[in-house]
Amino acid sequence: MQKRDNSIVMSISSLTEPQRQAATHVDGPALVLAGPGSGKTRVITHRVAYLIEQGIHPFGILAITFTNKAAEEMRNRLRTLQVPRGCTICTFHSLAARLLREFAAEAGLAPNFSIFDSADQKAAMRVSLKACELDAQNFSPGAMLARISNFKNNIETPEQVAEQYNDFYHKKVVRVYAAYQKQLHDNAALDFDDLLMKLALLLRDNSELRNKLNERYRYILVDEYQDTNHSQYQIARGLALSHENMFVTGDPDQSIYGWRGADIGNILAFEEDYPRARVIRLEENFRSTPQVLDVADQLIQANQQRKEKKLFTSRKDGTAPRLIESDNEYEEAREMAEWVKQLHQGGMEYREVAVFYRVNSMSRVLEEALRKAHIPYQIIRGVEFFKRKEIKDMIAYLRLLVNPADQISLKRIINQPSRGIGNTTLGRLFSQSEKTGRDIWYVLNHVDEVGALGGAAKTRVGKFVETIINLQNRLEDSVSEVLKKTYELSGMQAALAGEQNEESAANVEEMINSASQYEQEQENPSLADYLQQIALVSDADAYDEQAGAVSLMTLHAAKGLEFPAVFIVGVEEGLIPHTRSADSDKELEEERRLLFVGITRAEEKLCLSYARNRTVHGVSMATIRSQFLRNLSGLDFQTMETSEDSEDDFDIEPDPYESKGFSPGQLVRHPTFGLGRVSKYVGSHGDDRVTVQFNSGARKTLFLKYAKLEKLSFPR
DNA sequence: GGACTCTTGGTTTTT
DNA sequence: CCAAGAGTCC
Repeated sequence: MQKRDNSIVMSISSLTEPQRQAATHVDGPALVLAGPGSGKTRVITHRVAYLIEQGIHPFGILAITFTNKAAEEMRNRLRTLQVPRGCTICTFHSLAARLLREFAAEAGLAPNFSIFDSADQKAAMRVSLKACELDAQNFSPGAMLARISNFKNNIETPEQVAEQYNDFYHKKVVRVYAAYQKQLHDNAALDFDDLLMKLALLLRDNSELRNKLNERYRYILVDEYQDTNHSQYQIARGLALSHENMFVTGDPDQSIYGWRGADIGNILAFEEDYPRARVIRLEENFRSTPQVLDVADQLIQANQQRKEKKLFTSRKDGTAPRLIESDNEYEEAREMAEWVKQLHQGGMEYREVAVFYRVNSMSRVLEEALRKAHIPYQIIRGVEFFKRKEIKDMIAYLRLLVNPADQISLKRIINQPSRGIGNTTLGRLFSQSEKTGRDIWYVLNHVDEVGALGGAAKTRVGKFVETIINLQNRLEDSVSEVLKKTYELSGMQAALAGEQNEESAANVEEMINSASQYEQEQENPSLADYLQQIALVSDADAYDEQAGAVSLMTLHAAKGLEFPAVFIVGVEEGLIPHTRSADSDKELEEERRLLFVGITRAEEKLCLSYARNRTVHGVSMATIRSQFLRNLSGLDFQTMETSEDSEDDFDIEPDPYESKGFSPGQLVRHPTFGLGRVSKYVGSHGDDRVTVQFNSGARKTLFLKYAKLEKLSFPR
């Protein structure tokens, strides 16, 4: 034990002064404003170790991380420091799921609730829209869910929303919101937002329970505090209400989740919320070369809505970051592979290189190029595996075993594999449920009472129910054992026996293997807990630093990671910043922060890249380089080949910065029709149309929304 | 009930 | 271009 104490003390003495201050802060609230690469993770780990060394019981410590991966990493680090186990380290969502199961009665929930993923949410929304007699054509399930998600993130119930708005649209939204919540309730299910909202409400309304949890978690740490939404803020606040031992770390410049309700105001107002708060700044960067840091700093300086912060490093000089221009995305991918190859020949390991992109769909071309160049790579997309049909089917069976009220899962697999229970039968079962007020599971168990059903159908349904009950009786077995039996008895195994289903079968096998790994690692493994864990996986969870491979991921997934070499593709208008974020300065600044996050992942080598043309929906379109590149000077601009588009009789420079309106006389370029002048402009609320007289003689009326019209101007 | 074809539209980003 | 959902036909 003495050895342990020494190692922690020694380890802490190796920290810089501000790091040490943060790590050894014990009582009361603290805000650590930690710039990129400032050793924040080290600080958090050391603080946990220090608290325990000071005699705090590990059970009293709760550390909330942004991803499961980050939690796992922290656990590993603590183990390395030989810190006694027992503290809770998890994400907000896992914490909420856990506490809501533990206090299900208080929360008015079934303890075996299902967690709905986005596909389940969509299915539930379709049912809800139908129940409200609204057409899914006019009220898109996706848009509805997004709207409702916003309300939930702000802890606003349908009743509260109804009080705020009185217009036609919101009246409909409120109805759908209420119907959707009823749908979730009937399924004994929660969606991602519910997990947070329900816990926040519970902490707000149940003071007895709140006190109990305040007592349990004496010390609370929240990482990436800049990306907490209102629910998460309220959960943290509620948990720390009595002791205020709230230690948060974050960087306003790295807030990139505003679109899902994250409120940068939470971190900016921390000192007001916790007046006793101690503020510690970690501004020294230990990760990147001065050149990389300079680019990052120049970029982020362009944001207006930020607190001034000085980034500095004592690291020695490295190489200048590069900017590569390619003709199209295929050439860009080749350039990327070439760059990786050269680094590798220079002695860099493949696992030290990462490629970031804005949207997942961009990975395919990059993969191809890497495969062609025989460069090993891994795609960081943890949720992908669980989206495969056969895996989703398995999950639906398992969820049904745990939670028979889960109709969405039931509908998914009652005829999967095919057992002759089609839409007609299903419809009759559900209308029986509606007619009698009995839940669907009861109806299934009493098919004889369903008059509308034929004898053959009754037998088939009866056999299905028998299978499910048979499996339910095995729930005491190990998780992997239940999975195996489910695979077998459901008929899925037989259905996937053929050669053409080899891959699907292998996926299920892999799932079963991962389940046995799960039960070895877990202290109290259970099917419900296993399902919860896989429902809450994130893309970042798939990152394996041991794999000797180049990592490909979205800029969002890159958060919290670092690599010696980073390549960012598609630094173009429409991607970075994304078209959907062009509406407001607020969104634009978040896009800039996103690029900032990407750049600051790089330790030594950084390369930004854009292509002059890119295929969108199968059509190659001319692009404009990102306006953010304007914020950067001193980049070594490497042009691969000059464009052959000689239609430029004069030197034309695309000007995306004042592209709000296309007034008559405006010079434009269209990817297929070429150069032209706007002769007429008709604005009609999002469906703006322009009539363009093209140089080719053609005269076209185009929807601004769809036509990739490029606004041109003469050089000043 | 199930397989097949046609239509539509386009999710940034993720728990 | 491609995936998902709706519609159609056996």
